[in-house]
Amino acid sequence: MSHGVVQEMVATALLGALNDAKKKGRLKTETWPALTLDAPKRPEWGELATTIAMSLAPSEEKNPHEIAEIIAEHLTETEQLFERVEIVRPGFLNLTIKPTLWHEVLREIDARGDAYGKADVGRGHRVIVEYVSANPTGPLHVGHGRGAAVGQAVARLLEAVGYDVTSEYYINDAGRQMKLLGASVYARYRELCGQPAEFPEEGYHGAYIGDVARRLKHKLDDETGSSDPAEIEARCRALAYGELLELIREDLASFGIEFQSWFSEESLLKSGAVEQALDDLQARGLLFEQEGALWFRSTTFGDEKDRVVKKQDGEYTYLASDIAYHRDKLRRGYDLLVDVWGADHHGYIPRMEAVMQAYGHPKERLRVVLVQLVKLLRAGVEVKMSKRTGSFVTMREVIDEVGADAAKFFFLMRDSRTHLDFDLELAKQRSADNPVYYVQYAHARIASLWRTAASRGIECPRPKETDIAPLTDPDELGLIRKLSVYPDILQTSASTFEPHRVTYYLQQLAALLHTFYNKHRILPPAGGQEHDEAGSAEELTPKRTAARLALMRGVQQVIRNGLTVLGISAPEQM
RNA sequence: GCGCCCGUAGCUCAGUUGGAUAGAGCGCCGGGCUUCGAACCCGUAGGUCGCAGGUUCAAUUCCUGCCGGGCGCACCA
Repeated sequence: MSHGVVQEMVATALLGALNDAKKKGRLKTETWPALTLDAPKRPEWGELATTIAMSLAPSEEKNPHEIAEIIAEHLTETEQLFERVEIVRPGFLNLTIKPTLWHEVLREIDARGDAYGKADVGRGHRVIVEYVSANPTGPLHVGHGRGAAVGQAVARLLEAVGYDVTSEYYINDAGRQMKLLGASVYARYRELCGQPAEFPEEGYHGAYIGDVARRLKHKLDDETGSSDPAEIEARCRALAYGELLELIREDLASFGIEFQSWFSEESLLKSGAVEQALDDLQARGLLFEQEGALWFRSTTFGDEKDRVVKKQDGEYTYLASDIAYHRDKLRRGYDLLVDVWGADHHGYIPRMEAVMQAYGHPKERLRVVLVQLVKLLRAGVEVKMSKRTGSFVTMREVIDEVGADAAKFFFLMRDSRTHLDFDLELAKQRSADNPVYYVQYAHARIASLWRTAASRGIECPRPKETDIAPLTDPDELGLIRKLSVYPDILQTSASTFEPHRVTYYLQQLAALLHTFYNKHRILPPAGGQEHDEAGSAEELTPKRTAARLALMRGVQQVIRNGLTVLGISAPEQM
């Protein structure tokens, strides 16, 4: 399914031809298969191609070539739409479009502006995208950075195609991790006070723990409060939690990411939501007791084994609060729940899908986007990280070193399910090797065109006020064709939850722009001297300049729209 | 052992949900700025798409089985 203006007009014409042919008894298929229009790989195959004749072959009981001929015969609007209609080998229908029709793309971009490419397939359905959701037990690291970039991009993509999107951070502020955090800070605190301290076995070793302890000591020194160890440890935990959550917020903010909602796990426990969620499952006959523990019968819905929700010691498992959390999201009325997880959690998918079904929803209502690990390199050499010793590279360090735009672009360059090599040296290079600058440069280059034009008193009218008929050069039409496909890219990217498609597209578009820019002149040379030299120097009339400026406006708009959806800035100059 | 993900140029990866002679960047080699931004462009080389079957008019794409790598299989989170 295509969504460009031109593609839609062509699809309509083709559909008309099919129906017309059927009316005349030349075709007999009951319902037409999906009509796809692709950009062929080779220029001699036209500009748009459809394989419809081939997919009709079985139901028509004819050979595809013959079917293609029938379709072509019934294509009544040939004169207005097509330069050429060709049938090739098995049954490809290769179409070459009239340049004037392609010009509609520029008018469409101009008319829609920042909204060009957006759609309404979501029809206002509500979706909640939950991402990052790191424990507030330390600063965010690179892996979280990738999750953040992917989550934000997915949220924006869904928004762009018409969903009503809420982004949420789930704070794991209950349970063992928090206790360990408190105990770790407490141990450091005692050390500072010169008291014997036992550092918890699996405690947090990062230097930030000591920092929190130091600040707590300052605070406590000014007070004459209780010296009860349990109380002090509790304060350690509370202070550490507060500071670390704030740190996470700040880090995300400087990465250009803000959540509409922060949801606390502990609030679920305190409000009794966890109990209610389990009661609800109990009422549905999906809980049972065994060996002193309470189990969720997730195998009913295809999970490979049943899962404990309440342990022998009476504590809830992590799954219990996750059940309550997802139930809460459903009760808040979201039609679609998107969870962005580290790929190492993929084993959780079946049990969460079971939760969906347990509450009477199709499992498709939950969509998990997996994000693989980032392998950090510096000039080709791996930067080793170890969580145990606390020697990992933080997201903050990466942003400070390479910048938020570059970091995001790299995080979004590859399918999120695959391992990512992230070379810090490459990411901060301001060179051709760096794809971020490559794309941004294309945008800035066009911006500088406006500045130059203004300084020379050349007008840059809107495409709708411009005669863009002079755009007939293959390079010009190639650029427009690329622009025409952006709505499709956006929609496929959104429906597959794969932002890297947009990143990749932008690189291709930028490449076409740079090639064009290098090969063709847009503004007349400065000083207005007669244009030069031998050969095929094309004549640069004011009309042509105006038409090309209109084209440039379209390219710039689409680059900006694409970067925006990825959460990356589109600079006017660099 | 079971499950999920990945295997495409020397390296890092795309591949439009099954289409035509499989693409890009990096790297190597060689070219291009007195004119709109050279953070750019142009050219050459590089492939049994992990292997073997199957479905199909058509398979890198779907199915099965192997091989190789990663991850997961807790009354941890």
